[in-house]
Amino acid sequence: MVSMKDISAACGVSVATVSKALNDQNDIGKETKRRIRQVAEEMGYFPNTAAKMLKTNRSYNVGVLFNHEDYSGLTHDYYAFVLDSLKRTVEEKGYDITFVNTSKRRPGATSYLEHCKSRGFDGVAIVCTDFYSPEILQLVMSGIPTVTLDHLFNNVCAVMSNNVQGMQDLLTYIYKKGHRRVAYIHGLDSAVTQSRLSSFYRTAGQLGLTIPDEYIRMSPYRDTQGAHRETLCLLDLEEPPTCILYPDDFSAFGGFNAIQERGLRIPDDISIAGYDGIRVARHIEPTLTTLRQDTAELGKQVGEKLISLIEHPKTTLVETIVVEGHVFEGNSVADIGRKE
Amino acid sequence: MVSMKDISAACGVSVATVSKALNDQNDIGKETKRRIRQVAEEMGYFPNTAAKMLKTNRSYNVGVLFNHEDYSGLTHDYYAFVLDSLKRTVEEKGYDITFVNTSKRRPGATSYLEHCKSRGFDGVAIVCTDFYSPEILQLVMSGIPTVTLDHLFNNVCAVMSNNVQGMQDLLTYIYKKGHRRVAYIHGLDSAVTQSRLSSFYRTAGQLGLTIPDEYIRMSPYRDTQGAHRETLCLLDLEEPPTCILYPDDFSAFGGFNAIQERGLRIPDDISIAGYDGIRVARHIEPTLTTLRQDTAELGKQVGEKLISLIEHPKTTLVETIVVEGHVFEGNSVADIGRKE
DNA sequence: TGGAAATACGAAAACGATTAAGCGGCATGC
DNA sequence: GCATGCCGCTTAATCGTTTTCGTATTTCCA
Repeated sequence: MVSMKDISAACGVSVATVSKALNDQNDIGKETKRRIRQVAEEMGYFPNTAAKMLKTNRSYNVGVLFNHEDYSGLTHDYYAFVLDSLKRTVEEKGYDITFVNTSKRRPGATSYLEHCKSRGFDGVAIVCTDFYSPEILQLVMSGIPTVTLDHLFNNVCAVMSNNVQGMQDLLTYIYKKGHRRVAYIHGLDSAVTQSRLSSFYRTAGQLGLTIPDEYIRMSPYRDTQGAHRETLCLLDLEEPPTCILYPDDFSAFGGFNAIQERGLRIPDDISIAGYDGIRVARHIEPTLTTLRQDTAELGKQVGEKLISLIEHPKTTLVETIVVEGHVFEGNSVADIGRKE
Repeated sequence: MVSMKDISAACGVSVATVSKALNDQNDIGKETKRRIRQVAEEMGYFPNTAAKMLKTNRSYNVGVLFNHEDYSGLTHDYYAFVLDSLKRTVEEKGYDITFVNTSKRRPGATSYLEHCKSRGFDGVAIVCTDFYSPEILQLVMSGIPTVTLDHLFNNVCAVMSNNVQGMQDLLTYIYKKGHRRVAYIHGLDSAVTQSRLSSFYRTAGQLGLTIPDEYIRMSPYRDTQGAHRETLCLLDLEEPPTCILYPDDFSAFGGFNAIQERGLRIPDDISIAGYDGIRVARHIEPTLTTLRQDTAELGKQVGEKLISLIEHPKTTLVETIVVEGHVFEGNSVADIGRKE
């Protein structure tokens, strides 16, 4: 690897001069600068990141925390799309992305924080993890620029998909289609689940819907089996709902199957709606009506906020950025044309 | 950040001794080593990766090339699952994963190779990219340990899903279900496509199937529109096939829709099969018969081979590792009980 | 007991960059 | 004529490690 020393030798100047030339400083002669840069180019020079890092304490590298002991982040459409967008965003600004090593089995395993400091990440995006772990708390409290996705900490920047508005829009849409008996199979307890659930209740109240307790059920996210089971329970009620909301699109497929097994048709006999807007939901008939979260925007916001925190720590607001989703109108919710 | 210097001061020894103690060298007293390690622990010491890298030329960091200008890597089920497995594999061995920055718009954009050298990656996994680009060639020729997925270069380690065997198994399975008129909508030209297509023809020959030219059609991978269109063409033939193979599961959904539009039922009226075995295909009815690729194994093999190349460059074989898939029997291929 | 070998540690030079400080030389101002 | 300032460059220190080599002390064996 050709270093600055090689260039300095080739040009007959000191390495300091080479450094300045390549960093485009201006206490250096124009002609000298030009010559040095040209020679550097010819010799195929590129900087040694490690050396630069050591000296400057900047890595132009951001960590991404994607824990998948329990959460299969990378293979989860929502997170994968957010990560994809995040990657594009930071790469365009000259940063690289490294995963924070979450394996506890690796040699010399340490905490997330130590790993981040050891690697010298300029910042870290906490995207998919157990936010209640003490390790995460330690990390966000450490002073390293940090942005979380879909979770709020005190004094930490966060990007959130607007679950309150999302659920409100979705339920309102369904209401406008004439549905009055709406069931909601919600996911396991989490901040996200709570937002959606309370928004569901509040919106229902505003719309004047009464939601019997047995219409509210629970099934883990992305668990088609569970959704299948709960759907059957709902269908077996004396007065079954005319529309079922699922924790996510994936679960909706489980409901889909259960409904088909009973010989019912979607949306003629019963309507369903998902949440997330994963790609495949738009590609199978009946296309799934769902609340499509704006993953591209979410990833972009996380990236931009993080880099802003890194580059302008003083002037960057510690805030929560809310990203709106929108109802994707598929064919899975019937218009049961209720005349008011 | 507490450094070795701090520890050496606290212990009254030299930094050299501290370094040796922490690296578990043995030209050092047992008691001294113990004491130093304890103090290091107490002071919350962790190594500065940049300094270590600079000195040792080892980063314990591998690059992953995931180009998504044209290929939507991260959001592609197949690649996402492989990456997930790769990540687990290398993390357990103490390596981190950094994406090779593929943005051409970033400040001071350079070639993949320069980026890799600059970052000091110990090796790089080339997972999802245009293998015909000169940049990739430059990278694999550079001498940096490299493993490719689903592409063969001379003298470069590769991990391949067995497309030949896979297609053979899938077609044979379909044949055994009694199908004699099988159409294949294949993907755009690539090494993978060619393997599958030639295996399709060869297997058909061995089984004594005659495949009319109009049964072979083309549609880009993961393009439901294209698959939809080509499916309609096939259905409109005078003698339509009894089973259609798609480039991938996603495309199969496009076919699925086209078939439903025509009022036909799967698998009663016509059978379909996908390729890949993405998760959702197992969760909607009719479940899709497909060739499920072993993404967990693929990722693991890429990771293990890469680390082996890094740690034992002399004794690691430059070879192609072939990973078998297997037919997933869904409900989308009818048994049309042909009596032989 | 003497000398060689083994042991335990330290000094110092790297690795490749950045950057503050310094230093001639020349032009400028009074 | 002399202080001053600027320009263009060099010197040298530094970031936190690793590693070679040297040396002092201890151990061992004849």
